[in-house]
Amino acid sequence: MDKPGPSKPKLEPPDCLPSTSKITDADREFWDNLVEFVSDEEEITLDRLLEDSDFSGNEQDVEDRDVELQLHNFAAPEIVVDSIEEQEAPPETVNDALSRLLNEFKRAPISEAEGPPAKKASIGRIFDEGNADADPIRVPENRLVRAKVGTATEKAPDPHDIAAAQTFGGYMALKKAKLRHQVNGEEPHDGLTSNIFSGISVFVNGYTEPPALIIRELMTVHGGEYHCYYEHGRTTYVIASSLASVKVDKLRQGEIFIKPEWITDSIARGYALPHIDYVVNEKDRYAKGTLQRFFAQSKEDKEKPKNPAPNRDTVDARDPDFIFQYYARSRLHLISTLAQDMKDFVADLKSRRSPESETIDLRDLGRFVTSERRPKEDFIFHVDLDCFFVSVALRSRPECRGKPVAITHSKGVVSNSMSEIASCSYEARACGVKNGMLVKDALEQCSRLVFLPYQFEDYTEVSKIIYTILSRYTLDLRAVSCDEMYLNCTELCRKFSITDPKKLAEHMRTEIREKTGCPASVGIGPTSLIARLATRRAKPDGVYWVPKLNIADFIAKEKIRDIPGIGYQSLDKIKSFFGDTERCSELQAHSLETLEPLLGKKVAQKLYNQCRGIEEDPPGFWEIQQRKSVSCDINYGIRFTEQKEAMQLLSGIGFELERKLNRCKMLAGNVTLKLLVRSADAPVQTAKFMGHGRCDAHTKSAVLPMSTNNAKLIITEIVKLYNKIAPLVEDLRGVGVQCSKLKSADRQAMSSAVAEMFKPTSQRKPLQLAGRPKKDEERKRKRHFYGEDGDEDMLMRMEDFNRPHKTSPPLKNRHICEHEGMRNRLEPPRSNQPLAPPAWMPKCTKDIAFGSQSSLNGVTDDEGIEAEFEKILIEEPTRESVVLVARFFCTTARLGNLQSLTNHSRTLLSLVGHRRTSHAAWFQAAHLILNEADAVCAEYYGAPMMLVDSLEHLNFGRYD
DNA sequence: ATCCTCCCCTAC
DNA sequence: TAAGGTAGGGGAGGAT
Ligand SMILES: Nc1ccn([C@H]2C[C@H](O)[C@@H](COP(=O)(O)OP(=O)(O)OP(=O)(O)O)O2)c(=O)n1
Ligand SMILES: [Mg+2]
Repeated sequence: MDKPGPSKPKLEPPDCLPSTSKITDADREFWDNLVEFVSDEEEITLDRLLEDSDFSGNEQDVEDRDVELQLHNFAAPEIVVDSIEEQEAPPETVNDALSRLLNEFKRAPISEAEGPPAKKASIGRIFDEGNADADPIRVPENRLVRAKVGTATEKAPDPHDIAAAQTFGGYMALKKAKLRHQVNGEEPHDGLTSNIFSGISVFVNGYTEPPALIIRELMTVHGGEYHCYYEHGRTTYVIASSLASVKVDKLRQGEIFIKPEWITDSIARGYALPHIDYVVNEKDRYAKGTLQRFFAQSKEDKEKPKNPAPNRDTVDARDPDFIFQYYARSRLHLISTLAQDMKDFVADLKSRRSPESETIDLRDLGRFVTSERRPKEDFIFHVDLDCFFVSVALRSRPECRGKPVAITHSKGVVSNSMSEIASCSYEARACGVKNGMLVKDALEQCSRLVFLPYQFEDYTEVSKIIYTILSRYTLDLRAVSCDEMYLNCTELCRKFSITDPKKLAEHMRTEIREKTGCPASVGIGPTSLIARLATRRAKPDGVYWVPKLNIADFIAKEKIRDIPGIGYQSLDKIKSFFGDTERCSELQAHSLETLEPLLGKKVAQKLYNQCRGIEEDPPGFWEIQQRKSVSCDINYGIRFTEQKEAMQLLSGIGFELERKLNRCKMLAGNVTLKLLVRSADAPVQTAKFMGHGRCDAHTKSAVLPMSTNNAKLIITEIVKLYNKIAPLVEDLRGVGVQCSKLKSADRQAMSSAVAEMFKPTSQRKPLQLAGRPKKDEERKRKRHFYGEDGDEDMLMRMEDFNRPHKTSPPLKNRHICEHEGMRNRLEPPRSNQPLAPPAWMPKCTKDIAFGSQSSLNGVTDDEGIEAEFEKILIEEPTRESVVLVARFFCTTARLGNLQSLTNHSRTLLSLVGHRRTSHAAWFQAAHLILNEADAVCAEYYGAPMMLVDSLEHLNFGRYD
């Protein structure tokens, strides 16, 4: 077991946690509808809103319906199912326009370097700490007792709400009813042992253990239903022990096959478990656990027939499954993804909705004020859901309210679990339990701790709802995370003459509570710093306002550790230098000069201001922020024995990055690879199952040959970096890749940046590959997971991911790119083409095998290559020499040396342009070759580079 | 000076 | 068993 390095705890006792999820089409639809429904509430501004948002109430087309069905199955059993059903009744106008726009907003100028300088000789070290132990700060303490502006008290008996309730679309009304129902809980009916399967129905497929008879009994007795036949859209799950008679990929969309253990385990646990870990799939033939399955499988990977074809050095077994399986269970991935999605959502609204069109009517909150004598004071709101994950869980488990509860993967059976707690209730916090703690540590603090499972889909839904709700108050909104945001309500309050911002906060809280069933707390202050600190006092379920005048008193009592930006390490430095220091007041005694060497210039200056409460929000705080990087990290479950497996992972990461880059319409100019490698003295067996343990971090970065969003290009680059670091595969514990120096990919039709270097000289659309075939069942299913709204190309790619990967040779059949319009005066008129192909014509483009490096007759330097060209071109072309030159260009293209490719193309065309420098037949051969190379570009980078065309203006041509 | 690479830290 | 992601701010020290 690797114990926390006895050395200084380098690692912050993790605070962090993620989960999964992406916004799928289905989700977007849902969201769109939601926005619409919410808008319905305010009739006054509905029209405006519709206009602003381009809500046109389109007809839902067939595909939309499909998508909706998916949501049906994807989303949380109870709530969403109901809401969707309800949704189908009303006019349910779905607008793909918004959907599409939702994606578009994400592009914008970018970039500019960001990394700071200098390399260190040493490598970073990742310590494998216990977990939360070290962080004593975030203790919830008795904040419970803190003053709060009572929630229930000044409710909002406004006629406003009542009216709203009346006019509200069926969706929300239904949801509310449902929530109430859940919150109140249901008593089991007569004859029922429990109702844990309420609303769930199963159909048993084939022989199972326990047998169908028993399953029927179990389901019935526990409040569920047993279906003798599978009813599409009605039966929740199909229970099956094996796949003997089931072809997994033949499953109709929405059918979920799970193992019978799900029933027995759920009964044992006392509630319906998430089905994810019980899904029956292909791999169940091999092993048991999911991760083990992956590894077992990769070891004996025979199912991916290596197609040793042409491009040998591309990894062909890119099993996306590992990454997806992992993401599907990673809370940290989920919250990261959600945070990004929320930012995107807000950015989209800001970019399309005019600022002066507020969408909510708060006149009832305001006052008739005779004179505006109140000093101008800003009202920054910080809204944060109380123990988010727990609150979601408690909606359907009212019996757990008031108990110490924690959300974790651990089923709580063992007392030494290394599983992390994502979120814990305030009762648990009272015992010293903290978010991010290990279960085993938490149990030491609180032995009666109750463990509940994750509900990823519900977090996603609640998150969207709160953003939808609050964005109607104001668009001066800054998304922080899935459950947290800042709102600048200064204008809003002025507009409605609201003098007591707490009233507004209560209004928000009430709306959130009603529509999500989750309590939110609000901190208010003149700056985001104060608002945020105020939230801690507001929690749980309260409001706390720090007027400008009270800042000094307020901040003095705040803990240093609670200052945003000051974490475990910084506090440690402060404490070790000043002695025990806890409150801001103590810190105020120290000069900026003392702080600086300790924390660095920026942090010191900031903290200096913060601990005095005088730190202002940075300019641009309320503006749309440009993304600066896109990354993908996997530091869990990595245990390889062969290099090939590492390559597979790099490949999977490459494709994931491509997906993400496409999603935000960005191109990367730089990639950074970070490997976690077991520290020399760390045990091979980690404390946490499949965890990374104590590691050294190795980082290397590279400038891409050109900005790209292309997986293959990224992969070739990170493979190179990997080989530079060259870790022992057995010791590899984590892999992360970050793309930086981002640029907008806004070259409309262009799915890749290939064309960025060239202003296309013709208006012909260069991209042939982007728009491809149509979707089939399988693809729709995928869409669910990859959530690439309408990005067909992406979906295709992800499918490729699954296949054995045909190593589709770029050159295959491509034979002289017949792009119409590719001809120009450079190309000999067709009529002049010899009837029979010239002798030098390679029989088949396959003959042009790829080389592993771009060399010509062994020469690799530019001058040398030019010299080779001259020698070769002066002779009459032969099949051999043509293949030789073609191989050089195609390899260069494939390796991504695109700049070099362009230069050499130029040289080639220049040489074949004159009798003096080349044999006449090379003119045609050269164009053939460049078209071939262009095909490679198209294949690899999504668009041809127009190697011939782009040089057109140079006026090359054979005039002799 | 300013940029770049390889870090470290923080936050959810 | 367990699912330790991801983005941004910032700094040291070498390269330019
Ligand atoms: N180490 C962490 C911290 C947070 N989260 C997830 C679960 C939390 O519910 C959610 C929101 O984080 P918060 O910091 O807002 O914490 P909570 O909402 O749980 O509690 P509160 O905001 O009331 O302090 O993020 C996580 O998975 N792991
Ligand atoms: Mg919270």
